[in-house]
Amino acid sequence: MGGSSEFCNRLQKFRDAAQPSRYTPPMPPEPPDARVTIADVARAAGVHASTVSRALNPTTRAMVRDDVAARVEHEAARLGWRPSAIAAGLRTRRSRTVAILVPDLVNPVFPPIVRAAETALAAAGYATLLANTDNDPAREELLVRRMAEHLVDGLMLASAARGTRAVDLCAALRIPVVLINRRLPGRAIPAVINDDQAGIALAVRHLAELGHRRIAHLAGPPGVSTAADRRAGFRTAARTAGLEAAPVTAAAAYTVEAGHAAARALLVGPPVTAVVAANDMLCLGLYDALAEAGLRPGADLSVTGFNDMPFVDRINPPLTTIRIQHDEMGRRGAALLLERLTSDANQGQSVRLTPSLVIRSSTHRAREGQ
Amino acid sequence: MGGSSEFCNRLQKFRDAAQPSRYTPPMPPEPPDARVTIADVARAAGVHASTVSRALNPTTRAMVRDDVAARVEHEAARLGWRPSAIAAGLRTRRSRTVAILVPDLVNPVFPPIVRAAETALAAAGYATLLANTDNDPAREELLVRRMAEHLVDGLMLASAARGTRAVDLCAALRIPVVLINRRLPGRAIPAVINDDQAGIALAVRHLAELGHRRIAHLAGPPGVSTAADRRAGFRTAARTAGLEAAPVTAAAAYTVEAGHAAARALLVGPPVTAVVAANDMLCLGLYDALAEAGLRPGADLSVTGFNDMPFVDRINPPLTTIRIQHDEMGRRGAALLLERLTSDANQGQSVRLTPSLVIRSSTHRAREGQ
DNA sequence: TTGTAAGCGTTATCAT
DNA sequence: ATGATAACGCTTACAA
Repeated sequence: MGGSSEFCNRLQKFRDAAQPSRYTPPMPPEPPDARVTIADVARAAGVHASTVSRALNPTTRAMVRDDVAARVEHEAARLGWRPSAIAAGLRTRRSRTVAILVPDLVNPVFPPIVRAAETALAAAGYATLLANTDNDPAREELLVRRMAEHLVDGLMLASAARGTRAVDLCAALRIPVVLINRRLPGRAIPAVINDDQAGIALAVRHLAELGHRRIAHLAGPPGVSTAADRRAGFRTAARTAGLEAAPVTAAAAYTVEAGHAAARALLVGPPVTAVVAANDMLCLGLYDALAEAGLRPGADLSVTGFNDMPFVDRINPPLTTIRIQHDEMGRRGAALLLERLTSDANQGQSVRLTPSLVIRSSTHRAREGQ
Repeated sequence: MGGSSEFCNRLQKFRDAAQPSRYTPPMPPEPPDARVTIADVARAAGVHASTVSRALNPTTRAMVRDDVAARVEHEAARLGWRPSAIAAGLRTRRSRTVAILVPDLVNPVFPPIVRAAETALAAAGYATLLANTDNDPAREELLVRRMAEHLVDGLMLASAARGTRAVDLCAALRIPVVLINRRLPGRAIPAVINDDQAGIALAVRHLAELGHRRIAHLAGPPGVSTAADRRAGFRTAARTAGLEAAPVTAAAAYTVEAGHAAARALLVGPPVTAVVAANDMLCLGLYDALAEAGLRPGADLSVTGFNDMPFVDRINPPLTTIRIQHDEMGRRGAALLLERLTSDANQGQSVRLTPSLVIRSSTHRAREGQ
């Protein structure tokens, strides 16, 4: 891919080959055939390929003389050379790629987390592979294997649930893992989670201050750490607040439908004046169940959510909920993983993020005699 | 789980090796060092590596005798061999990886699309790289380059806007592209889009049937095809319906804030009884502007959205909107791309999906004298 | 400081 | 039908 005149020549041919009638916006001076390799750069710069590699690699850059490096850099830019991550990966056994596994991207909790993580990873030069596990352990396992085939340098797992084999698989495959949003109780896997106990306590205290004495908990599905932690948090907070009644009903999943079903069961149980839900999604189901029963959320029954997922400030009535730091969770998760990848201290510290209470209109003062 | 005594034995040993106090869930019989290569399988099966490759590769499977293939398969499974996508990619120049570029994953339109696409791609054996462009052309270009370094087999571009260099870059880099949700007018790039004109016509007709004669359009940002198409659709539909007035105000972006700002401008313009917005997100901004003006959406001003993004059925009032086929869009986008990757007919047909009208409570009959 | 050469794990092209 | 061999594009000992 030699001199400039030859390049113009090729470009000309390329243009001639194009449809004459089609408008072509200004194009970067990209060679028509992008198959430029390190050898081409080396030839152009009059050095050996290894020198090119050293010159363009930040860690080895110091090994090569400045003027040579400059020449190499110049030729590389001129030829538009981009190192093949595949070839480099084969050699170095690292792909500069990280995988994120979420249960379901459509669950609004995840997009902000994934987005923040992707941004942080991209800034560090990593590409992000994304996959949905559908809360299916078999699929999760399959995806981990597939990611391993792609030689991912690390894995962010937002789908960890009790009994998952994914983390053991990663250990066997030597893939560093970081858990996000969930943890695996009893296992020392670095994780970025929320302080669920504190979050639930915020909700219970808020309701207690509004005069509620009989508060139920609409709990999350079994096997998911957030559900267990929030349920435990509820028990503790209920005791601390000296509530008269604190019944618990669990939903089968963090979905509107499961929340709906569980809420129906809850409403025929011991009478309460407020419900602390483990999750915003469950609140939507609870809203539905209340509507069916001719009850108004907020007015007839106070309800609190968890996550402050997008747009719950716009539902009717706007949801009082526990806000988690979505973005920070993605960022810190990425940072934690990158730390494990670069440093040898492969026991990164777990992070527990502090949530806050957002008061809207789904919680009201308990009425007299309620 | 396991049941067999040998399994229990292995588990026991594993437990002994682990920290005594830490509970360890059952692990699949994964070899501790997963660095199994094709050569190991070949040795175990008593054949050459190339035979292993042929036996396990669907396309070349027919070349090898059944009994040999069976032996190879068995040994591969026993050793837990997984082919290195990196090594294979270096040789074949294809990574079995597809990239999806979205403007912003947090925009609720995209998660369903991305999810459906990822599922379809995974089913076809492709891994999905995801990245956010932030609507920044420079970043988009950078990401395309980075994806090229990773040798992606194809690219799904949901962020295409007028003047983007991404598609030319892809052409130069020989990366098949499919546009989703947006198109590039005047350029023959395969795309999966909505029939925006038909969608807007649905909204206008609905309002006209409710007796509205003065309808405004809250348009999308310049340079984005959906904005242009919906705006054009509005003009046509307005003419067809013989509206008295059909003013248009454009938002600077598909965001709540931009919608808010544009809506304020719209409200001080010529008086209307209904607004057809280019997008649900803009409606949220419009709701805010109405609230500021002491007006109630639905009651005082009818409004329609576009996309039927998650949870707009739960905002107050529930939004009448044009439902697009999110999932189908992701699926078809993936299918279109895969088609281009496998067949040589690299001019896949574009797809135009038909939207439908979902009537909720943000549209009311025009009041007398309004 | 730079060049040489080996090798990462596959697959494709030859032979046989 | 299978084996030998080279090649994909890069990095990294090692040699100079």
